[in-house]
Amino acid sequence: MSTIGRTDARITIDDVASRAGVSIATVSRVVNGRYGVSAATASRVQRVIDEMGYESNLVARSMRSQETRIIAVLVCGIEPFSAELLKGAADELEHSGYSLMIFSGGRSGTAGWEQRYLSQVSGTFADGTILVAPTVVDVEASHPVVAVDPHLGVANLATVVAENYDGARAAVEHLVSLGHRHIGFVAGRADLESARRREAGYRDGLAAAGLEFDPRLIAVGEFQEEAAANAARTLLTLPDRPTAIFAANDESAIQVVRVAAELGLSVPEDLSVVGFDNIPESALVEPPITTVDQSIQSLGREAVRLLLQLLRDGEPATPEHRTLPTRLVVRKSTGSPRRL
Amino acid sequence: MSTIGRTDARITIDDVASRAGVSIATVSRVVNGRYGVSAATASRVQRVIDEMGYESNLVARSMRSQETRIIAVLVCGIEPFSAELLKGAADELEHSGYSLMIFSGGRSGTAGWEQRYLSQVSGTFADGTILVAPTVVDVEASHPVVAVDPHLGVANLATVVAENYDGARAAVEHLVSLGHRHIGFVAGRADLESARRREAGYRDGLAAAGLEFDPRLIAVGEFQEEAAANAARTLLTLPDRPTAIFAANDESAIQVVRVAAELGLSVPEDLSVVGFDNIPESALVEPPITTVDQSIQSLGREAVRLLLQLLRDGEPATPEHRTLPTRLVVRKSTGSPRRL
DNA sequence: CTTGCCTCCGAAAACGTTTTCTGTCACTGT
DNA sequence: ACAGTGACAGAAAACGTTTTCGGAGGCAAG
Repeated sequence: MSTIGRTDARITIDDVASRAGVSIATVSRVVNGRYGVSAATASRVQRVIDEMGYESNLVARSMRSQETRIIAVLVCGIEPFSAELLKGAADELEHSGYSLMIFSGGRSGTAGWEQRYLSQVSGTFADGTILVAPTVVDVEASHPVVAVDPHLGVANLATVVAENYDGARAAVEHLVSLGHRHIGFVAGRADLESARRREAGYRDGLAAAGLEFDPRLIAVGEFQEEAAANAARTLLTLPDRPTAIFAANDESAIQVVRVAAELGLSVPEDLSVVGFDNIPESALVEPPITTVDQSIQSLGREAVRLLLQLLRDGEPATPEHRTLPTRLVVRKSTGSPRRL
Repeated sequence: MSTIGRTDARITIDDVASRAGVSIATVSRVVNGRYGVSAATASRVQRVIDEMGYESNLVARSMRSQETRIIAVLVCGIEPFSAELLKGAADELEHSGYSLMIFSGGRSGTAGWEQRYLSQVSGTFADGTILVAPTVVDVEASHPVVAVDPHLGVANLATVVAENYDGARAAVEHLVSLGHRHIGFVAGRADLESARRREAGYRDGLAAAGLEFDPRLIAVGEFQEEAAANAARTLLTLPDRPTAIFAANDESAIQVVRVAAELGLSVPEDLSVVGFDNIPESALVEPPITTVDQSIQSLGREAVRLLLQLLRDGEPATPEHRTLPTRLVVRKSTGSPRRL
């Protein structure tokens, strides 16, 4: 038989103190393992604590100590990217004594929700914040903040980013080495630095291969399903359609493959597709997608590591920017173009 | 140029009060829109608040009001199932004034981590808790708790579950109607009610079709990748291997397909596979998997709805159990057996 | 026996709110 | 002119901790 249930009145330090015949100061010292309590008293108090099942009130403790041991993560919504990131963050936080609090802005949220959350939460309910793919550039907080995949122009904030430029170049070089000369690009959210860097990598990759940049071969997918599908349709219905498409993230790449199928094109025979991110889904779809791995979980872990460091050592005058390597993962969605 | 930065000293209600030349009581009334403040004073105080960028300290507020407006979600790890559930929960919570706090037990956690978290957090840092697929049966908390996909034998706790039995029967009936007579089962975690119900549905589905239950056709996959793969291997290397396998969740079904491919069996020609859950991945893999949809997001939403109701109206004497319907989703992983 | 130190422990302040209680003042009705 | 009323605002208590400060007592050294 299950004994699941509810114990109603919460026991406070006063209850323990009076039952043990000591002052609350002593109880507090026992709870926190402070010195200044004799062994005899300590064990007696401890026994009472165990008997009564006392747990100290974290809110009261936070109020006094001015820290909550909570890390807030602000994400726009729980999609594959942020889910992976959360996983990494949660893993890294496992035995740190900190807990994770997730604020999901929701797509309905007007731009700037981050700032509203932050000014409420910072210095109040969380000791630090991890900001994922923010939609604003002006952020003010009264506690340490780390931005993952930051907004363009963010300068005065610690950041964790992947080597977006190198990754994009590797993707293009891969396509070029397969013989592609006509390579399209589904761009990402124009306001994110990562998207810009990937586009720069695409352009420079073309240039390095001696290929001319054709503005008609670039379409904006916004990192979103619908917009990406439209972008794919635009590119694939061009009179001289590209033989390969590099999509700025995997979700877009998946849409490209889907639209290609709709149009009767098979991948990789008629069209090669490369994505970016290496979200788990990219390996599961058919065909598995060649992509640039940025180890999203590592981003999450690194963000946590950096934030904990800031909490421990204080914030330096100039914020730290960390960059994580990327790596091309070749799967089945790329091959040589049919007609050279 | 970005103006991201840090404002250091946090402004308290005292700062506002002294600057506005009123008492802190008046400031508090203005902040919370209480009556008893003249329009003139109110607007003057409000101006000072805006000027100074004052935000009330949530910890202090919680301490006084005895509520934090935080909902804790205890998950074992962030895998596809819990990610979907979180998504639903976050959506439902969007405009409720509550925030989501996620505690990830981590696989390393010893059994019973839920209880440790709960006794710490309940009545202290969260107003209510959603417990996802708990590993223990004895839970005690000083605030409302809703269990999703509860442990076997949980009686005295509000729960939200899917129609696991009906779903499993539908899956088996689907296979039977395709002509399968030799149907294997990859079972789930033995300690979860959902897993038991699915197994019961499997057995009764067989019986209803007049098929004999063969204990060799059942192998335990534990809802985990590795164990599921082993279970699949066991079943598929039987002398008279089953022509169809029903897996107790999609992650297991994906492993079954993978192992089948390893063994040179093609799905659905040589083997039909049905999963359970309808996680996003199940539609992406090749072939897309026929599965029983339990709308995990709905489970999350329903859990939040139930919890908010408990918070609002108080807890009834006998806890409420809610059941959500399931629905068979036929995709490409099932077909008629090759040889009848 | 006094002085001084050390150990153990309790009183009380502090953290930043919300809310109750009380008081002041102006205004109304007689 | 005076009691009664209502609107407004401040003082203070309360929420449950942690920590500083100081006091009491024991013991060693002078």
